[in-house]
Amino acid sequence: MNVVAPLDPAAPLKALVLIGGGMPQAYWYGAGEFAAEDLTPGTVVEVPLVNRLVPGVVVETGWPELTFAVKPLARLAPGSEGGARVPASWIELLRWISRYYLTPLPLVLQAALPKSATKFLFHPPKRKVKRKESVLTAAETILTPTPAQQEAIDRMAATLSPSEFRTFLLYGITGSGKTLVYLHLARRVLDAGKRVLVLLPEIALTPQTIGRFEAFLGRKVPAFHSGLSDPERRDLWKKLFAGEADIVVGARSAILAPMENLGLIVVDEEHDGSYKQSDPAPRYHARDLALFRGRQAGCPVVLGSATPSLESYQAALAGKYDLVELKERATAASLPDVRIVDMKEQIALQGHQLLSIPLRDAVQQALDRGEQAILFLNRRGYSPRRVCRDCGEPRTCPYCAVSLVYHRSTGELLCHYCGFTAALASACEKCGGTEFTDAGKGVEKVEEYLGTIFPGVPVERLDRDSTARVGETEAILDRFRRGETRILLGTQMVAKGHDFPRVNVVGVLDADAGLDIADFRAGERAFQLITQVAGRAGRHAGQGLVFLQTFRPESALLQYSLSHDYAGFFRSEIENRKDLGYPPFRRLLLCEMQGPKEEAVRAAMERFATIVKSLAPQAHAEVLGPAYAALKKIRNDWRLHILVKGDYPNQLQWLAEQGQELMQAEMPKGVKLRMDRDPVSLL
DNA sequence: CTCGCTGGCACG
DNA sequence: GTGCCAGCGAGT
Repeated sequence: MNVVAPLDPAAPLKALVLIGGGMPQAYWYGAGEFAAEDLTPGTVVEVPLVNRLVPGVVVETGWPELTFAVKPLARLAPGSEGGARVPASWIELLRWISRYYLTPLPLVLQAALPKSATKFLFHPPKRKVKRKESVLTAAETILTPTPAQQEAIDRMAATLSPSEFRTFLLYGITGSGKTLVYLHLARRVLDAGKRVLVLLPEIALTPQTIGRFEAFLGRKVPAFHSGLSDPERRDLWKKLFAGEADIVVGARSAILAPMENLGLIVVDEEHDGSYKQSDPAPRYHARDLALFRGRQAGCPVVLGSATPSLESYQAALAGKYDLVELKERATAASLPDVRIVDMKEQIALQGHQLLSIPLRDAVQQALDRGEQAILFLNRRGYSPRRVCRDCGEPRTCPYCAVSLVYHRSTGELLCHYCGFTAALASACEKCGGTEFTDAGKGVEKVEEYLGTIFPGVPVERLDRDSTARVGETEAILDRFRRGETRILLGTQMVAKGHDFPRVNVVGVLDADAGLDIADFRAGERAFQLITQVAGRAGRHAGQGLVFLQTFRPESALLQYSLSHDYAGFFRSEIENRKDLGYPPFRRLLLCEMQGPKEEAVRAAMERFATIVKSLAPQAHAEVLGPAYAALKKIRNDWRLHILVKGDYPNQLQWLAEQGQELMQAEMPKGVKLRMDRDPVSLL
């Protein structure tokens, strides 16, 4: 901002105004006849832009001495004279996101607001005082907490009135009933006249959780996610700006909802990487924003997980968060018996590595007992690679540096990054060969195999491909819940949060998946995923039994999974992070150059790296790279990275802003700079 | 040489 | 977003 030191102590009042549409930044206007108290962050105004009047929202006022002339703003927006305004705390949130995540404010606004809500922002409805309670089937569900749940509720409820900012890490094993704890806390907050925000990692889980909230509270609870229809969304935003919604349940972007008077924020499955938006900007982390909002509103924030992120657990051990534990399953069921299957032996026995004999037998026994089974393989398609028999070259995407995946359901080779498809019969690009071998296994191949060993048994596949149609995810889950499907086979979609009473046997078909990924979080993610899937087993009647198929039976990570030893896993992984200077010990800033011309991208990245390295000592930061990204070309864009590690958020921010500014003049055409603070993945 | 289209940039 | 100017190709 071109703000210089005020020369004139009596400089006229000015207002920084955020304008709708595609403006790249906020603009300063003179206050005209308005006094400072009539013009505060959140006031809705109309301002002259070139030759017309456009609506805008004041985000800051002050008496800055500027290097350019300002026009006076025209007037309060028509209709807002009655005092209708945008919540100032919401403006503060958006501005913090803009600064922290290095994103122009209008882009943050765009992320926070669906297009159809713009008119409520600039023409907010007059605030109504009345609040009507639409009473649902007042099903006063009997949801009595267990003693352990009650203790957790009581501990956290102590900060509800008077409301106090405090972060709780609710560390509860799978099946310990964390949702019930949320329900009871939420009801107390609502009864006290305050508002509640609940975040869930997946849209797929919202209907189920919302159902539980509605049944418990006996009224409708609005969902907040990208799957809403236009009228639903318009209605919700209208309510939000009018301050009429007192509870919202939703996925990542729900943390951007304009809600005042918050009394509780819940982030369920707080470890889940989908809380981090990676593209487009702003690349925010909803869990971290939840803490900002909790501090801002002075209310407790509850982070729940059976496998907390290393960041959160470390903060709890350090006393920054209050650790609340649920160590028992709510149903008196015990944790599943986890067994490791050495696939080297299985290959010798069976000649393939799809389903091991112990797992196959356990599934058969489960079916004989009238139960169901879940099989987990985090790989879409039939085979992840198709290799030329003449030259051994895998078929690759012409636009991305990755193998094409053979999808038998469509009969095509598909790129999972750009959507490119090639005909199955097309020849090898390298040698023209037409004979191929399918290498590796995907869920489609396992599905086919299940058909041969369990003939006549209804199997369904749950992955991105089988759920392309809207509502299909719910339909597949419903059929499984009703028992129409006996075996559910899927990617990580089967791992999350579901509660199926008749599942005791769970198979992790490739427990090694993800371990070799060149990412400091790979181990953490693998452990979390295995624990979450394993947690689907034996939640009600019967003993759960989980098989981990692996080629590295001695792996420490699997040993921790075997003994349900989160603490042990944490201790070993945290040492690693400390030695290598990764979070939670140091903060990360990932900078990426991308563009279609490899040489231009390399040159730009090298120049940028030089700039950043020259700034690094002043910011007490360390720069790694430049290097090609693990996925060095995606959608025809070459990608190079540097990774900046620092100890102080403000200094990292300074470095990022300075680096960006110094680089601006030297950016070659067709090359883009992308910066990601606190990246969740370095790929 | 002029008209008119288009792409890039600025708008306070 | 819209308006404005520069740059360029086609037409007279």
